[in-house]
Amino acid sequence: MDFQADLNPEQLAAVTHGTGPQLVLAGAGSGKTRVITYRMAWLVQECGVDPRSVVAVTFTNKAAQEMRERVEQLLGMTPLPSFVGTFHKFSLLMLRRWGEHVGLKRDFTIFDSTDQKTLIKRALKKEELSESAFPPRVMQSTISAAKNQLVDASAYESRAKGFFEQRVARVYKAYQGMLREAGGVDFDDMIALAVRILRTQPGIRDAVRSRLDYLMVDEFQDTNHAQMSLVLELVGGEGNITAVGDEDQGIYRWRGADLDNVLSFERSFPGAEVRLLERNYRSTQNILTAAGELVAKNHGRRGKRLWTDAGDGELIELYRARDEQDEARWLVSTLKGLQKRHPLSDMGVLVRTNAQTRAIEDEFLRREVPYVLVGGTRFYERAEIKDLVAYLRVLRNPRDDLSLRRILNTPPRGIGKVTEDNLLHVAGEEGMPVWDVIFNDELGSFPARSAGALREFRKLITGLQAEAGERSLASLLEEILERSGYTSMFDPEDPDGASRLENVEEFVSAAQEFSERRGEEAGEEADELTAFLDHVALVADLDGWQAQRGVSLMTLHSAKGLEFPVVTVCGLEEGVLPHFNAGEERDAVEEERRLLYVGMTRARQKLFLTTCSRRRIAGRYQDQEDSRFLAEIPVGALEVSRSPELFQERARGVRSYFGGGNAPPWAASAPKTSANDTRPGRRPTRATAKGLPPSEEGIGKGMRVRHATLGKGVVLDVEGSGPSRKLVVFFDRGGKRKLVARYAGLERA
DNA sequence: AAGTCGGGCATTTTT
DNA sequence: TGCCCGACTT
Repeated sequence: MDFQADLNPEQLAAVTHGTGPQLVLAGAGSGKTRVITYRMAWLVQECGVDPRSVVAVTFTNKAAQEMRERVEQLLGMTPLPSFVGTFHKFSLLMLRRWGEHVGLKRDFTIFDSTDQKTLIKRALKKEELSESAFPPRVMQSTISAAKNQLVDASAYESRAKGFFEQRVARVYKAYQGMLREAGGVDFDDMIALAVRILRTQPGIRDAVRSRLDYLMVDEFQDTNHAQMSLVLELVGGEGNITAVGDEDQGIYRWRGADLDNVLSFERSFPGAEVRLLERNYRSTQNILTAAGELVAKNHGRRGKRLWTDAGDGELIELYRARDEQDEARWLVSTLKGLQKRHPLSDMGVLVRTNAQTRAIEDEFLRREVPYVLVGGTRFYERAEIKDLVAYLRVLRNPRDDLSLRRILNTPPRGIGKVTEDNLLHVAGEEGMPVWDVIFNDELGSFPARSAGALREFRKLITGLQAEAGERSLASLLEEILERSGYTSMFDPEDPDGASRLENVEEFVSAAQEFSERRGEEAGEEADELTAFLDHVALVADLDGWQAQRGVSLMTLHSAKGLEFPVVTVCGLEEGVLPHFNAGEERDAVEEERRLLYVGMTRARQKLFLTTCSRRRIAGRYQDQEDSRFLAEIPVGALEVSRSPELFQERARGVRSYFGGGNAPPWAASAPKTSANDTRPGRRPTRATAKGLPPSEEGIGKGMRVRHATLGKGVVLDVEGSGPSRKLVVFFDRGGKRKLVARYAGLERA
């Protein structure tokens, strides 16, 4: 291994960093994984560090797996004895080992976000709060945010201010109670409880620290408060941490990620070395410059400027479509046309929302162009898989009410709503889990028919429980399917039924494979069933994504960490990107900007952007404005083309795509125009006709403007018309201001 | 108990 | 426009 030859000077410095904290600000495509993996190899090989004392934490299993493989390759050491895994996996290992110190039972199971939501709904019901006044989504994210801040239910309660927070406190408490009753731990708990163990059990903390000498953290910009606390507890005073991150790629603020962890790294880790990786090995200079200019509009950056010696490359192409169907048609034609130079698997199509994929998928299907939808409903989220997992969970821990109720009447076995309600009532009275009622009660208070069905169910579960210890996972699943008659719910003739049956089979094979692979590496502590359930909860994708034959279609969020020679980012419109739900709050808009930045920097050679002048949103057509971000991309990097449909429409005078203008037909330019006369974010308007002062002429929503004293800003909104027209402008420094257009003396910037 | 209908509703989603 | 959930019907 030749560290000097394989790394550039900055990478080398980070890799060979001694002890003490360092923050590596790794721009997109600057080789951050390389730094982490080489550093691990360097520590082990060159410094003689015990590989078991080197730990790397990531956010995704995919990243962890990739990292592990690369280090194994570098060191020629398989399996690598270091922990390389997600934050949650790390915490889980701690909880399985020391969970009793924080009140966990040995057989606890992990509740995913869907389970969480179901439980929150039940908590709302229990507290007699309506779902309309307290939307479960909102409750969920509020409770989750509290947990990420390490605020538990009673702490939340004691500091709850105002009506809303007090209600949340009740729901939080009820939810947490039900969760623990059922022997469950949610994702947020996992981190929080690991922190609690380290903070309250000095003996354990010292033991963990003494076995952990070097900590690497990937995607540091995505850490939330709980994860940061975990990291701080783990590295202790010596602070042997290498944190790798990029504040420009932080797109999980809404999940509690706190960019301050990157921005104030030196405050958390005094004496930290900060290194900048600005050399990019992925994209052309044109792409880097454009993306860099865009993201430079953000505040709260440490700032960096990516460069490459790969050359300028081609211009970025912007296509103005009439609507999303036009956009999709252009997209598919363009990509097809590019096939001579690039295989389809080299192409990525990125969208802000899943809903945008519909029109694009339709077109791919119509033109018979192979594509892969990345993300979407994950395997383990499918109802039939969740059903089977629920069976396993009940066998492992019958106190898991959530899973028990899920399978109670799945497949239908005569335990309907009334019986279930009775069961719940009894369980509630006795203060016991539903299963205890079924198992212990004489069931005398139930009508004969219900009681019979319940006894049958009891027999089914106890029978399967007896098998659980004896059989392999796969054969246990076969037995579950057999005895419950589960598969009879689906009709193999029906395409939907057939696909569900297929999924069931795939799940059984996955279990089989899990057992086999686990058999090879002995020494795991937990029993097989527990280990499998943990695996299912933490490893969301069954097989992960790899570039297949077709074009990859996915959301911008899913695209993080990937790259494609050809990338298209669709829907650069106000309301889509930035998404309207982000609002106008500065931090929220900046996150949307980072999202586009992430999308653009996925491209190696060719980048396409699209906008629509109208789009169907929630079923109705809506006129769309250019994304404000378009105007932030340097004109020189762009080449603009327009849909011919726009011109036809305009010439006919049906409806102008210029936001309601009445430009004469002869004003239409040729379909292919140069960037200079079609500046994005600067559409011609009818302003001149209104006799407005020339400086104000043509200023509309989304434009960059300059004010004599307030400096540069962007027009967020236009109110009214004529002499009383007001502009809401967000100034780069100075924030949001409302100005009367006539007197503001604004110029286009 | 189980199937059908209609109102309300629609981001992003590493674990 | 489609999906999900709850209410309603059989």
